[in-house]
Amino acid sequence: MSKPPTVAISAEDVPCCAPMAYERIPAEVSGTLAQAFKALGDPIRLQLMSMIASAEGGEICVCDLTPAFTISGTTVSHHLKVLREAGLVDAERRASWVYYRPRPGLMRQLSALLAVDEPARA
Amino acid sequence: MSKPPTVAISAEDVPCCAPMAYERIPAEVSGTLAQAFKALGDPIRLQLMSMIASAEGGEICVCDLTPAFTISGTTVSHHLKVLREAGLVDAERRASWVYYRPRPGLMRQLSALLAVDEPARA
DNA sequence: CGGTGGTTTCGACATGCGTCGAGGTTGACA
DNA sequence: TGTCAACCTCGACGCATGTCGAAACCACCG
Repeated sequence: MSKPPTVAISAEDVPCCAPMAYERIPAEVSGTLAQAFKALGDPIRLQLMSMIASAEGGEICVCDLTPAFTISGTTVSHHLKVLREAGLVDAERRASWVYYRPRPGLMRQLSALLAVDEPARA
Repeated sequence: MSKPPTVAISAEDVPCCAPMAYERIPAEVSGTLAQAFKALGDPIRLQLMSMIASAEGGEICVCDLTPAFTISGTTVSHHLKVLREAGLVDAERRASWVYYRPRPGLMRQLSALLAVDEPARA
């Protein structure tokens, strides 16, 4: 039991931040970064992530997420777990409800990684 | 047969660009965007993408990509196809060699999508 | 014209992943 | 304490995906 139950990686552990247009991504961190991109690589997870990231008050209840989709609550829970283990969101139980909150650290790193020079518009 | 064979999407067709922290991603475009993220959601593809994006001269030969990995050339070709169909890279054959080039448009959109406010550091 | 090297496609296989139903856990409330 | 609602875990089911070898394709060069 050398690892906590749910939180797999902390966003701050990713030792890579330079835009990939400038610097090649080292093989050692490509796995961790790819896990985050893969977590966003599903239409439902991407919508979940955007609902969490744009939530008023910085957090949103699972009970507000589930009815936005036609899939079962079980599957929503599974997708949220993927986002959680990728380090993109954080969950907290309060009373009977579970609230999800974005983790801006990793999002910023991914955004920086994809950054490109200003278009050399003629 | 309403879709062309190989080129799935053109980056400019993605009608979404506002940061997901501000605006929820519409369900209609989540599939296209998720396809791009999914393409980056593999360690090898992420390294391939970074090698292409950071290539000197703006392009790189497949013959320079393949020896950087231990997997077969067949598999490298497959991964490049995924990046191509996601709209992240472009390929051009010149003489006997094929050169890959990044497509900054979609990369910029993905980066903008993940953009977050400056950290409210105390 | 045939051969050679670079690249992609094809067909096959094992693994991974999205989905669900059933059941478990947690907390609220009477 | 019993019940109920919200959420998660477990186990299972197909489909998608990463991987490879063989073969096809393309461009150059004897």
